[in-house]
Amino acid sequence: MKLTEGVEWAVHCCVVLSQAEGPVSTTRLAEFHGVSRTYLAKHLQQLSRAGLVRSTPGRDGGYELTRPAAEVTLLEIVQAVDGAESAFRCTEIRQRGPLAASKEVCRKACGVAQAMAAAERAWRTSLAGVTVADLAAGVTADVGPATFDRLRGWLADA
Amino acid sequence: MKLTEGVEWAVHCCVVLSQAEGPVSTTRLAEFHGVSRTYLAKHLQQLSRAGLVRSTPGRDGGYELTRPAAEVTLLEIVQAVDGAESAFRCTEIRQRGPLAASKEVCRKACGVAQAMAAAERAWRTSLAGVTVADLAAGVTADVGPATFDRLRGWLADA
DNA sequence: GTAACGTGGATAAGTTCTATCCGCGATACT
DNA sequence: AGTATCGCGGATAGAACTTATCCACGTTAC
Ligand code: SF4
Ligand code: SF4
Repeated sequence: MKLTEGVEWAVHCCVVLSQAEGPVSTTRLAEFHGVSRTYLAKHLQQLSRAGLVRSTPGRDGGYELTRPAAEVTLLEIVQAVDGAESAFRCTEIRQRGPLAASKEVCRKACGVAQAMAAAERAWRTSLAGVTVADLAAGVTADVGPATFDRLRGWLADA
Repeated sequence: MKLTEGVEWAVHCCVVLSQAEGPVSTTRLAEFHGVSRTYLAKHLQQLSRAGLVRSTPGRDGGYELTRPAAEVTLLEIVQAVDGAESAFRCTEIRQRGPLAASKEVCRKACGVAQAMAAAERAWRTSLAGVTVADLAAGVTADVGPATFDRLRGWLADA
């Protein structure tokens, strides 16, 4: 069970975007986080395709959130970057071997698949309960409101 | 987010072991499920190391559950095979870039890590609520009690 | 016209997953 | 004793995925 590293990058980007006043470019976001510019671009494009951010092409372009930060959930970010497929994928091994179950019986999901799906639902529900606004508030609580002021100042610099 | 295929194999093996009367060998388990014998052995060894199954070496040896099926949870099997590491691993990117946070501040987990950890706890709690006995009962309910009778018969065959 | 920007495709390197093989010690039957 | 069957661990390929880079293209502001 592993999430890709891009998830972390994307979450940080969304928090930064929630504090920015205008569009922020890939270059700037990568510079700010100290990560690969070209690779981060791929993940931002995934956020864009998922409709979480809006992109402005051309000079002075960049990304901005399409919705208020309080309406963007952690779950959406995770699924945009890491995909929405379930962690457990049935390979139907019950249809193999000498005592294989018939295809008729395998019409519906077995108990194992159901239990796994229920666990993943619990995971998603938990992630869906956290918004970018919550995360930003957490940062303010942890390191004080001056942090985002410095961030906005840095973003305003040419 | 993906679980390894070995998880599914291991779960099936545990259910089979819960219905068997004596030790069942790797060869027999692999034969029954129609999967690679040598690779399945690796996963059974993981279950053994985790203490979920006991192994008897030598001829007529094999594996059997160390505990009643009602006391073996799905979570234990998943963690034995797939590891207990959390899906989200912090790479501390907040300590990078021009406005890097100080190490002092990063002593404790940030809001993102906490939210991810909470979601994974929910996932684990859900998995911990399902036992091998539950899964076996599910099979009986789905395909009838005759299935396990045939299984025991097949296992008894030389 | 030029420089900065997002987009998508192609590509390479690194890592993990899947699978196989071998030698070792243990056990049971002959 | 000898042999066949078994679990255990290490070494080792091959496949699949993740991470990262690069380039050609259309768009926008100065
Ligand atoms: S019985 Fe369940 S775990 Fe096994 S192959 Fe079918 S869906 Fe997957
Ligand atoms: S701020 Fe949170 S998500 Fe970012 S590096 Fe630190 S722990 Fe990870």
